Amino acid sequence: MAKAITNRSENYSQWYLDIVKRAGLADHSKVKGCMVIKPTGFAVWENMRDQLDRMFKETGHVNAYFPLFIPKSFLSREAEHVEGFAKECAVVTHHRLMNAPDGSGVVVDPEAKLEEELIIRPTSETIIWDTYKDWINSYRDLPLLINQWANVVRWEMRTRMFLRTAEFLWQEGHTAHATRQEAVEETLRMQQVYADFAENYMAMPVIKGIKTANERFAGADETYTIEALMQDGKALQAGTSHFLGQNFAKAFNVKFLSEENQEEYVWATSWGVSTRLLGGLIMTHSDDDGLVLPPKLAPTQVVIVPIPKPAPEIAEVADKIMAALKDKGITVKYDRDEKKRPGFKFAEHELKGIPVRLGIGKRDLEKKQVEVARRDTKEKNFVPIEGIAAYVEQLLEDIQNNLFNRAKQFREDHITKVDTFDEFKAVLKEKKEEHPESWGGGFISAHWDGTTETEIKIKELTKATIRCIPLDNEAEEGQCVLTGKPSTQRVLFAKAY
RNA sequence: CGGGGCGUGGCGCAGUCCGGUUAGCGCACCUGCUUUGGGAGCAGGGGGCCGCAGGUUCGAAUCCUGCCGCCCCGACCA
Repeated sequence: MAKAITNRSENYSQWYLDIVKRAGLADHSKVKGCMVIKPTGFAVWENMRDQLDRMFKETGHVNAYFPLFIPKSFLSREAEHVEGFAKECAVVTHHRLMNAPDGSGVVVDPEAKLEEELIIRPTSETIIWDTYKDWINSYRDLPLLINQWANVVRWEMRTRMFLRTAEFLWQEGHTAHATRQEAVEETLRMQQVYADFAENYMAMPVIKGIKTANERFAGADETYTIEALMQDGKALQAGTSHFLGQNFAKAFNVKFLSEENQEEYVWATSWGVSTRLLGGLIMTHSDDDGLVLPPKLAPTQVVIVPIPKPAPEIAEVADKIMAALKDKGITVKYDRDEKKRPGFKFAEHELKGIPVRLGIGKRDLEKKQVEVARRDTKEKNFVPIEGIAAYVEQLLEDIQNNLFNRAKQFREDHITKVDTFDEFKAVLKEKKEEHPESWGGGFISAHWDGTTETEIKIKELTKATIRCIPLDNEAEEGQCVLTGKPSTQRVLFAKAY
């Protein structure tokens, strides 16, 4: 059978699409810019969601649900916010269809025009703050720590599976606090939660940083971000946490009485990650043979392949191994397909990213062993059946760590310090054998004079943007790569998704 | 919104330039036999309003007009 997947070096974006399709994660839908998330893809998302949900609850948050529809007038309450989203909003104008007079099907009933048009939420700050106004009266109502799991719609001109679709799934946390400091702490706390999740579960190393004014969320005073580097040298904004100041409190008149009996505006945060993370997961670990999933998020962690095909004596051993694995909380499947040959199954399970494969044949039964293959390195070993569960448990941990370390090494290797604009451009022009067409250049660490004007100029000249000002940045005197003006620290530039 | 590409069994495509029997190929699917430690072989079989609507013609997947949809690249954005 032909190779299922385009090589990364041939066409990176086709490689990505091939993986999404062939690993059964998602399909293009008939609706432009939208996708169908298939059971396998959704199972990964569910694992991510469940883990994040647990982490949110551990940090004191509760879930709620707010409406999909937002009255148009709400959106215009916060000036910066409208500015940011107006261009990509879907609008509901009517509430009824009717049969077309000429019998050609259904048409919008012109009689059913809405008095006030409704916006399909691109994000929920406005409807939530309009609600919080009624919920918050006293300092005793604070902090209010709410998250919602929802779908949102942003009418994008150009879409890519998971990375940017017109409709996507996400969570959005919206919190209200009595003091500025508390809100800032919350913003940073959630950025840290995202970073922990990305690194410990997705095995995707991230850089924690602050966005520049130009890249900031519309309506925020400060946007904190986690930035990851994909295999093609382009950066991915993987999660954001916003300190909203009192902007929405003022726009929606949300005040509380303090302990001192003073009326004050509340301080706000919002933070979110989306199904975009799945795109990041794919592009961080996968290879030319298909998807590679970190064990902690893989819906199926271990697959057992009987060789050459299912047989009672193999099933008997497989049953025992499965029971032992399940005891350790490891998810395992036995491939009982009679029709497919082992070679086909090997390729198929690799394509789908299952972290560990156990092969069991008659020769193995005689030797009381199984063949253990790990997806991340493709290494194979024969391991005694006695104690196999403990071995696999350790192996899954090793794979998880290896994926993280490998990705982290890659990122470290692709952060380039430059001090002149020529060097800056040279890094972006570099070609790489593995990515002859599409190498993004990785992160570039450079001095910047702190102005939006310069930032935009650099973007025009190179297509690279400031991804963030790293939180752990060291102060360093220098000169802006473009203007030569004085600068106190380096920032990270990159071409981004 | 610009530039490019594509719509033909479930999937991937050929055929379209130059109209002409019954629309073909690979994969997948069904049946049987032989196979089986890295994507099996042979034989037989089922499955199509050729994106939609008009037009030209004795005859249209093929030519003409209009429309629709999707993908890729760019501007915008998470």
